[in-house]
Amino acid sequence: MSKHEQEILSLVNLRGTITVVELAQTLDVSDQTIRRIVKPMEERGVVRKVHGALISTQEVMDPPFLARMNKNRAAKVAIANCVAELVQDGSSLAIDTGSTSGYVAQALRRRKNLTIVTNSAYIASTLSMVEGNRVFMAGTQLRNHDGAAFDRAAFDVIASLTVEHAILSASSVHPTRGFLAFDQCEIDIARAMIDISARTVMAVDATKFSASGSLPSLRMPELRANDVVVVDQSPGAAFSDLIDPKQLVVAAGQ
Amino acid sequence: MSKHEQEILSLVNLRGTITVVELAQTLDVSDQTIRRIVKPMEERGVVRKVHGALISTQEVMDPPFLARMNKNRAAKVAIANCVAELVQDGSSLAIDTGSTSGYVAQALRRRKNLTIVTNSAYIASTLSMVEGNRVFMAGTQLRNHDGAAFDRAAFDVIASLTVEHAILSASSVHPTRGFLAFDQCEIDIARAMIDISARTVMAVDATKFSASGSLPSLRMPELRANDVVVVDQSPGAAFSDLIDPKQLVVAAGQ
DNA sequence: AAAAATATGTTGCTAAATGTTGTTTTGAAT
DNA sequence: ATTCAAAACAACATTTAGCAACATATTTTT
Repeated sequence: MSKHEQEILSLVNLRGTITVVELAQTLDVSDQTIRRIVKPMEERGVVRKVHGALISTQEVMDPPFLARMNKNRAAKVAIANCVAELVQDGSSLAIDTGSTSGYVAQALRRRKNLTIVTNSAYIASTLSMVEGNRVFMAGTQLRNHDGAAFDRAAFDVIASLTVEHAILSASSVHPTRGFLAFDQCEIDIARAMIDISARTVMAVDATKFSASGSLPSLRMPELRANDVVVVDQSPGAAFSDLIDPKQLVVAAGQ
Repeated sequence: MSKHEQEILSLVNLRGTITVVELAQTLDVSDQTIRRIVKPMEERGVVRKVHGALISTQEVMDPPFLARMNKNRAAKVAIANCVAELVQDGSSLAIDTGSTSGYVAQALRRRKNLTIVTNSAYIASTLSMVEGNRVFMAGTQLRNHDGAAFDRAAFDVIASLTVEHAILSASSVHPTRGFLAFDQCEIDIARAMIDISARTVMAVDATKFSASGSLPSLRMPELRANDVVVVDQSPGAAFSDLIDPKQLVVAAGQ
């Protein structure tokens, strides 16, 4: 197995479909090389090949969710790798749903013996495949577009545990109003995760800081003293009241 | 263990993959030295080696589940498509865990407005992304290798619902002993799903019929009159006592 | 301190992977 | 059907990685 094979597989599975040219640019090799690597993969049936592009054989996500996953992908990957570095093998985590959290889950596959509670079936599935992890799926009835649960059972499961880190994302961030989300249920889950955690790790990419916030958004709980915020670019000085520079971690942009 | 060995291991596990040259530059030694250090590491299995680079053994796609998914893939896809044909838009299903069931879930993405209950986080995630589906994840604590739940909560969720079809798989099939599984918990879940369903659809590929069954296997509940068994090839005459020909559906081979 | 054992670097060679070029095939649009 | 552009392919050239043998440190043992 070549070095790139792994990367191609995770890219195509993550994005559902990807062109040969895109892969060549992403991995910085010629398209001919991509074809050479892909041919045996196709014969083994791990990917499907059509004229010009690859298609995942295991689509886990629907177009809308995929679109959000692919939006600002590079930044989210950088943030996710950075979050994974903050987590030691053997520690316990609560993770919410969301595209950034999805990438965090991918990055966390490199950690061992984690205890994870999440209300996202996608994240639960991803991390339960890692040998040695203990994964708790919080909730029963799944929301349609992202497979996350917000029912009573979800809160009961979360409340029955205690974890070191709560890894959360936000829809947008406002200089004075703080971290915002669209749905009350998302905030409720976030609060439940914060309540059982020793530290919150907020993962937000730079686009969230510039969101004009025309949609009615609800405020998430405020940061605690030892919480951290992982970003791909430092937000402007306008946010220094909200986020203490000491709490800010800027992910290395690979 | 050399001082460099530890560093190589943490670097490759952190980054997922790293080239020999990169390592040589980072540790400021010749690439030949890296190869010499890496060779015994590879033999011990702590890292994987490909031409030019190292790959973490704790990296993305987990072999066990993926390996099972790819085993006899063509047959499973054919069976899955056939099962999906038996299901109408808008109907309700219970689905167990397993590689064949995973393919059934993929095939069922073509159906709309399904109500699904499953104890597999993978299947729950896959099907919850389909617009219009209602998905119930049964269970909280997930088993390691396949992300399926067998806890008390799983049974409670299943028992609280009622469905048209229970779509189940089996580890092997014996002419007189019937459908077999390895774990009692799998049988218990199967029984719970059968109990809430009007009809069972057993999905088994031909390799399951030839399994010699040397491992201690446990019997699943017997078929009911209107249950069906979907296979890729007709099993031998030896199985005609177990499976009424009228109950047998042979999937069209692609 | 001398000798032995170990680790690292260097060189030349072989094998593998990748890039390049030109040609053929494919798919979509007339 | 015809045409055209993109994609796939094949053959060759080039680059890069791997390996073995030897030389040179570096450490350990006596």
